[in-house]
Amino acid sequence: MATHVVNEAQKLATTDKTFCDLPPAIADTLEQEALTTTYPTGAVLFAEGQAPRGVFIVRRGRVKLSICGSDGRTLILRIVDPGCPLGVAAVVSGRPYEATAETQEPSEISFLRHSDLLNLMRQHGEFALWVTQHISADYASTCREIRDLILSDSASEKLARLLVGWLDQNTASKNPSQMKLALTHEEIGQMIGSSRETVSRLFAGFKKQRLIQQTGSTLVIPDRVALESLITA
Amino acid sequence: MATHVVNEAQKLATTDKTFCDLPPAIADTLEQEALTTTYPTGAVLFAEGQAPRGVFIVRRGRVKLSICGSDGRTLILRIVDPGCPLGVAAVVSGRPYEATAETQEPSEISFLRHSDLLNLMRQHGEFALWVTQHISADYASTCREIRDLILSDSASEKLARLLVGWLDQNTASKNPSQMKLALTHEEIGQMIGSSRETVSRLFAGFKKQRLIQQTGSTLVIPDRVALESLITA
DNA sequence: ACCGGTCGGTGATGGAGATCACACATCGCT
DNA sequence: AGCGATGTGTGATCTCCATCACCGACCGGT
Repeated sequence: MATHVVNEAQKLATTDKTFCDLPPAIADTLEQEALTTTYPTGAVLFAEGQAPRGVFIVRRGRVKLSICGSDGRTLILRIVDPGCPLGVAAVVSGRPYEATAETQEPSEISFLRHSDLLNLMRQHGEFALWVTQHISADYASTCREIRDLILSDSASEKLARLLVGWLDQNTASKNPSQMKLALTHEEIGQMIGSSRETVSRLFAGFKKQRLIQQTGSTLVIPDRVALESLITA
Repeated sequence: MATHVVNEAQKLATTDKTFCDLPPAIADTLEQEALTTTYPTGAVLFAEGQAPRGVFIVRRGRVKLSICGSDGRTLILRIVDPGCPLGVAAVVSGRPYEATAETQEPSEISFLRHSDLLNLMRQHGEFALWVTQHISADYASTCREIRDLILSDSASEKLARLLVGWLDQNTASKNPSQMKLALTHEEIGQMIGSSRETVSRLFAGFKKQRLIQQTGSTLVIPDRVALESLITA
């Protein structure tokens, strides 16, 4: 509910600059070449391992990016917000999509075909740079993911990191220490690479330690510093 | 020793096209703008967290790319071969270098300043595309890394995967099931996210199961399929 | 030959968390 | 109400691997 309001605001904000932070000339071209569609919740834009058809640019909504292990377990790489292109790495490198993209709420998404993307990049260095900046950011965030997930161990540390990270994204809210919990324990587990049960137990522990309070889907973090002290412990 | 020979061959192959797979016009420009230096073994080109100064392009030699966790443990992301640019993501996104780059043998490396890279990319879409292709490949390989390291568990599976991967890179050798082991157990552990002792024990187990044979630093994998059967088990 | 360093093998131990197996709470549906 | 589906809380157990603690091998320097 609350998220819808946010997204409407974002939509309005972006109708101005159309394609986010791109120069108007390129944004217009993009607007002409791209095909914009509205997807319902749970739509799969592309799946890990498929041959790349093109890139998707999130205009409105939220998209979950995940990878799947051989044993069937799932790891959520990140939740993608409007303004971000998806699947660029696959298209540019010609390799299969490296993750699965699935809408988490009704979303408006532009599609740009493989060849159109490459042509645009060749013609407009500025656009190529924009694309590259996004991949670079993705790469950096993936590296952080690796560091956090492999080199920290202790599930509590990872959960604390995740919560603090969410808190930072939450600057828009009136109460900065309060947030809506949009994911299930299962999904949170998939974000920090641990089981549903472990997440449950960790939440219980955090509550006992007064690190978090929870009423319904509302999460309050009274003492951010205390939570941060769990990180790099 | 053997690697030196390989590298000489690669050097010869690249002196032709100079900057690998780039169009000659751009390669020439790059050749003028870039500063090429020879580094000894163990030189640190850049360290994780530093502000980006520019990109490094490996011309000859091998460079180890690693990240370091808060607890001091190290994870080797990959070993970079000639022809690959390093640190691009950091320069393009303006964020700190996301990993540490260290030469593993005497290496010849070109340096291109921050601003020069961006200008070149803006001016030559083709060059920007080349850069983006490399980042994309890095991104894809990092995703695989995540999948393999987090979603497989069982250290033996990871080691088996690593060995099979090395086997694939080894196509140049006369005996395709034979290879030189260039890393210590410690470093192998850092590649698969486990301890030195575990690697030792795994190797012992593999030998007992006749999955590998080892004499000195030469590793023979008599039955590749058997090794692969450990993966996704 | 003597050492100090790095590397590799191997036993013993402990602990974090996966997994299994429940019970309970919602919530939407007919 | 009654019912499945889905999400959550929590105990018991079990497994894998990190860690500690050695020892022996090898190599390069003086």
